[in-house]
Order: sequence, then structure tokens, then C-alpha cells
Amino acid sequence: MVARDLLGRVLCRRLPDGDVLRGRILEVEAYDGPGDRASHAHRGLTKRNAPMFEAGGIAYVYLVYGMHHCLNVVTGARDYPAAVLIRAAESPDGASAAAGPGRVTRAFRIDRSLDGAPLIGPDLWLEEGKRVPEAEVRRTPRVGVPYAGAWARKPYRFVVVPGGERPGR
DNA sequence: GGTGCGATTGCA
DNA sequence: GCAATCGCACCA
Repeated sequence: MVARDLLGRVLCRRLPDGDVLRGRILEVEAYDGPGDRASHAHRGLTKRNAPMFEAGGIAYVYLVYGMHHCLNVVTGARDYPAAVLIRAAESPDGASAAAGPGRVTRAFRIDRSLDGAPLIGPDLWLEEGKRVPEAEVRRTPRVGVPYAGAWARKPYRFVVVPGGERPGR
């Protein structure tokens, strides 16, 4: 599964001033296919979710609640809407972690100008990182989608737990 | 052309 | 517990 393989990869972002921010991905959620009721794509192609219907390898960035951006990695084939929401990553400053999709995009200065951008640079890209061992991967149901019925309970959320102990949240 | 709400966060 | 804040999906 692509979502699980994104854990540990390094999210990289070049700012307008040339500085580069990096941080390992620590938490993701998968949204898979038109039938996934938790996905923005389940009602079909719209202006907002259009990038999800493109071929994988690009970003899907949208604004939620009028104040927070969320970053997704589009993973499906063309016309098959699938994406992985980046919910948490190491903070670029290396000190703390950015936990929560809105915090990740804020820490990396990601907004809708990157919607649909290819994930192979120049402003946003992914690098290989140390693979996260299975012992440190936790699977849980997704967050914030209680309206999705049975789909809300699918264990499509992947979290890196450094010690290999205790599920997050 | 008008209205309601969300893949959230932060503060009371 | 609840307000903040706005693009856009949906209905008329």
C-alpha cells in the first residue's frame, strides 16, 4: 500500500527565498477510490478535487474550515481518485513535530498555489528516507470523518510510533 | 444567485 | 465546549 510506504519519506519544500524545509512523514491517511465515502472524490469530479483524478505523483492541496490547508499525495491512475493525506511530519526546524494536517502545511508554508504541483520539485518534492520498520507502524481508523459510515472505520490511517508502543490518539 | 458546511485548530 | 473563516458544492 502506497500510504504505508510514504511513512519515513522526506517531505521537502523550497521557499520563495530559496530556503529548503525538510521533515520525515510521520502520519498519513489513505483515501481510496470513488466509493470511499470519506473521500472528497466520492461525489465525482469537481473543481476542488480535480487533482485527485489526475495520474499519481502530484499534490492535492485544499482549504478546510476556511483557515487550514491540507496536503495530499495523489497516488492513483488517471481517472481513479486516490490520495494520501499527510497528517503529521517532523518539523522543519528539527525540534518538534508538526502533528495535524493543518500544522504540517503551516510549518512547510504550503498553500493552494501548490495544488496540482508535481511532487518532483522544484518547490515541493519527496525524497527517499529510512524505511519505517513494521514494529513502529500503527494502523487506526481515520480521523474527522464520522459521517462516512462503514468507510469511517476502515483502518486507513498509518502512524509512526517511535518506540513501537501505544497507538496514537 | 443564495446558502450551508467541512479530511481543523486554538482558545475559553 | 465553541468560535474563526471562506471556497465551493449544491439547491433554487
